[in-house]
Amino acid sequence: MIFRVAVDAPLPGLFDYLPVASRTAYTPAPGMRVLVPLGRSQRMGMIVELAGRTDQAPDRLKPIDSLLDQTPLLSPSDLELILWAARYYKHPPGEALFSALPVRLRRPSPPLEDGEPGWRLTPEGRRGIACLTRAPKQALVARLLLDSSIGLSTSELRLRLGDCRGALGALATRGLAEPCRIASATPQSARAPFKSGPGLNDDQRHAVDSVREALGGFRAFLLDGVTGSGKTEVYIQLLRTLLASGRQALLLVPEIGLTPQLQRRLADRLDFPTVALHSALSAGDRERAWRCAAAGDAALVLGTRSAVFVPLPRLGLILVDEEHDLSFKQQDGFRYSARDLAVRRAQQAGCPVVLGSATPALETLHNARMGRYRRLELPVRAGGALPPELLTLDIRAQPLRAGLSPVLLRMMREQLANANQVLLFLNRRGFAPVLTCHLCGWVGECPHCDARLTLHLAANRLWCHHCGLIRSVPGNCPECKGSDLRPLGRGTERLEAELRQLFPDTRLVRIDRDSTRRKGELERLLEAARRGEIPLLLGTQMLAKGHHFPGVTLVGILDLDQGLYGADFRAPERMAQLVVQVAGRAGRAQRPGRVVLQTRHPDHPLLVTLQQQGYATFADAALEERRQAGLPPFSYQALMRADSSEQETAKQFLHRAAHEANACARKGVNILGPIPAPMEVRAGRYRAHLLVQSNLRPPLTVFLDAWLTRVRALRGVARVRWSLDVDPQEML
DNA sequence: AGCACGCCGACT
DNA sequence: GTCGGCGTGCTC
Repeated sequence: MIFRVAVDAPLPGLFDYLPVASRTAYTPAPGMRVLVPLGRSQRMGMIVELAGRTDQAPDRLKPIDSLLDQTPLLSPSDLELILWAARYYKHPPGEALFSALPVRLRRPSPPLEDGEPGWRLTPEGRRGIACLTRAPKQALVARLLLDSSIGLSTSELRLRLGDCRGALGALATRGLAEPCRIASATPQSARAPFKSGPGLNDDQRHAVDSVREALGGFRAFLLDGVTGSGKTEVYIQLLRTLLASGRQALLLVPEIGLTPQLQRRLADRLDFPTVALHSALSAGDRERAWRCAAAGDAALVLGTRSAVFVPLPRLGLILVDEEHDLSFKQQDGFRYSARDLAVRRAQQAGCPVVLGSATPALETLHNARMGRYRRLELPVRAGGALPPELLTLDIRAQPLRAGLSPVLLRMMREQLANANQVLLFLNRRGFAPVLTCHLCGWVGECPHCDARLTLHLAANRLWCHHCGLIRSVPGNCPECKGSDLRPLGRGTERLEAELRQLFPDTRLVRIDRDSTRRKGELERLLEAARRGEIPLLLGTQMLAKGHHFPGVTLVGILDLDQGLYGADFRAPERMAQLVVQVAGRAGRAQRPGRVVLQTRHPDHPLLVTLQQQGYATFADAALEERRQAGLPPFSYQALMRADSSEQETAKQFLHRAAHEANACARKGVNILGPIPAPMEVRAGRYRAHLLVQSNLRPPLTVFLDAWLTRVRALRGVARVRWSLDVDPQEML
């Protein structure tokens, strides 16, 4: 008997092993982890299949060292999905498998203890905490512990009292308290009284019915619903039907930031055990949630990208919310698209998958047009709210104050005077993107990147946003010693300062990565904004995601043009998605929002289309451009990236790779490059790209396998790091 | 990835 | 004469 093992190493194939030499209590089977000898060391591996024979010389085979699991962690269909993805994205199978496991299971950790870490009082502690009069914090902790017979978990203690590790340590030293395990609350149905939702409108009803009819077999749907049209309500109705039948569902969301509110909303409406699965969980919590799903105890898994691989033995429905979002594409290591894999998984599991968005990706719209996905539309906002009005504002030759044209300023004053809220977007944080010397023209540049240093005035630092370099702000020009250093351009920090001058009596809040660094700060600010307490809001993209501000009647997008002529052919698509998503944040029934787009290219055809006819028509036009240019989704791409600490090495490597590519190229496969990456030097590494494009998928896949074999065999490629990105989303 | 082998330059 | 640099090859 031979075991085919995927080893956790960057090796392209599987390895064959003999059975464990000594007797084992459990029978090794696919999906179980093992320790295997590899060369002179030992590695983690996972049994993928049993085989009767091997292609290796029999004397080369070594036995498995030890078996780490008593039962398979992954079922045959889980293995199949991950290995399929590994082949599709050209990633080593072992690394793919282990990156799909919760982090604790990637190494031979001791089995998870039941419950979570916590503290309880010792019998002595229960008798005498009166002696703690001179230690108020300890007394506080002890009193809280006295109230609970089994003790309290560390997380609970932190929640109630803040950081009390010091006090706990002191209590432990006195023998009054001791660490223990607290049985964790198993996922349970909402105990809150069951809330009923709003009634469905005809479109929602139609969407729900269409997917319901498809339950029990594979079918892909695009739920194309404008912001505020009640996509979540459709999800909830579908989940109620599906979960009531005893099956499990997977709901994928782009970011952890949005899970808590969605989780609360689902808990209010669904009487089924739900677990969340995302990177903000501790390793232990993650494994617990994962096992809970795999055991079939969780009916619903709400998770980010990596949750697409979580084992679900009774999977009956997959939902992907905000399917256009880039976060679904893993950008390093195993570069998979969770959205695309969700469709593949649904196909394999024989269940429906619903991709929801107000601004579907062009790829998804194309799939819908080709009949691969069925399109369900929710064209109207729930509650009769009017769609926001888009307005482009030509700012050429306009006198700008704080980057705001007179018209926009006037509109802002109007809305603020009427006690409405105004929201401004500037997708650039910091005070100014450049610091320059007015005398000699010196500009502050990053020594490790092809980039300017951003001035952060509050921190009095120059930052490189690409490699994290932090410099203090020089008092004089480093070149000419002149004392007239001036910030050039505008970031959110500067805009905030300028707005405070322009609107001295208006409360305003800035929301970006810098102003929300403190944990919970973002939630706090967003909640205050949502309640309408702050008339003037400004921020970066961060403001655009998932939050609705009903009191906002005017949205200004200040730097739209970046998106129109970006180097990336997807720039206009991203621009349009941002505009529409932002527009969706504003207004309610009585007070529709207006969205002002400041631009120096008011005649840009795609912008005009978006403004006058909306996202769907824009998407048609953009797709037509893609078709004519032979770009995705009308062709298929793979991007080879290489970087090196020396100037020419990465490019030279890609030249050789291109040579190999030409040697095994097939009809219809084009090799473009190598060309320097958009930012050639980043964090001290010289970067270059080689793009492979094909009009058909099958020849590309066949080509990539042959090509990679040759590239791996290239000699003299030391100091070069390279990777291949199948279906790249960003050319960075 | 890790690890060993092996072939060239600078030390005791 | 040996130590150790990293280019090369291999891992069932």
